[in-house]
Amino acid sequence: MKYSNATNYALHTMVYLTIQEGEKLVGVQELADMQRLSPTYLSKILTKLAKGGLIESTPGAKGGYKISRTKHEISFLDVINAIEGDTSLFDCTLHHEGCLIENVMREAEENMKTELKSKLLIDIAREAEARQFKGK
Amino acid sequence: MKYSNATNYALHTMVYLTIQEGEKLVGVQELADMQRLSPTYLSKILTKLAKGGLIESTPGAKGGYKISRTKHEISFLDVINAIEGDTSLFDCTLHHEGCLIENVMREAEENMKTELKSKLLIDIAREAEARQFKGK
DNA sequence: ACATTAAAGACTCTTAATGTCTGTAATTAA
DNA sequence: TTAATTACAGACATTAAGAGTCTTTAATGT
Repeated sequence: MKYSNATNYALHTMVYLTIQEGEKLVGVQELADMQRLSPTYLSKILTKLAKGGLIESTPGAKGGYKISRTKHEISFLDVINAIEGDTSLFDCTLHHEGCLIENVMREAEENMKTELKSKLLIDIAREAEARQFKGK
Repeated sequence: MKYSNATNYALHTMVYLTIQEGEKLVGVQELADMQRLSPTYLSKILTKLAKGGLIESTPGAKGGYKISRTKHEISFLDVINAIEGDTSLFDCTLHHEGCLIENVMREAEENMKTELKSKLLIDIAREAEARQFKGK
């Protein structure tokens, strides 16, 4: 049970795009180079983010991607859901109603998700920028 | 990203064993029937629980399994760790030091684990027993 | 010795993830 | 209009892990 590499790449991409100035479009090549990935593979992941409404894409010459400005305050959970879907980590194999074990497992999962929902990309982007200035 | 079926079976087995009286040994056949599994497959899972110190096994005629009495207050997290291991759900694919994304993901994961550690099998066993009496 | 139990190991099958490659669609510039 | 550059979609191959079956070995009581 691990987060997929695709989720990993998506999160790094989203933070990078959040840091970009205003309406600047970033092409898949730049995003792929940043993480040493192939552009075609990353492109698949980016398409999911676009379908999830987290980024906006512009095809054609001078095209690229930018963070969605209609979607305010993107959280970590938003990104994870766009890539991995929103299914529960645990479903009782016995399928009995009101399984007490399932209740516990779901409650714990909710705790994690609540934390993920409270953490915004913009917060991380600001912190990353602050770190950059510190290093100089 | 989902908990394995094996974790599911293990949790149900552990609750069932917790409910049992005192030193009673329960054979793999009974445990497998309870969940409509093959005994040989469940046996593999039970071996992991035994290796993790959560249950004690007695081989041979009249053998079987029982909850470990040297391990006090078994939690949900104990069972999960015995079956799935104790590795993190998220490791940064870029391997850079102090990855801010990784920090967030790990923190959220810790929230879930803290909840799982606070929930004891004995608590669920008591509740399951209380439900049984209510139904009669 | 025999029967009953747990444990170990070999094996098969399925599925999802990972990633590559190719072709199509959309846009800009010449 | 054509060519170049971009995003998008689909087909494909590989691999690893999980799920589960089957057989054999080891341990115990009668």
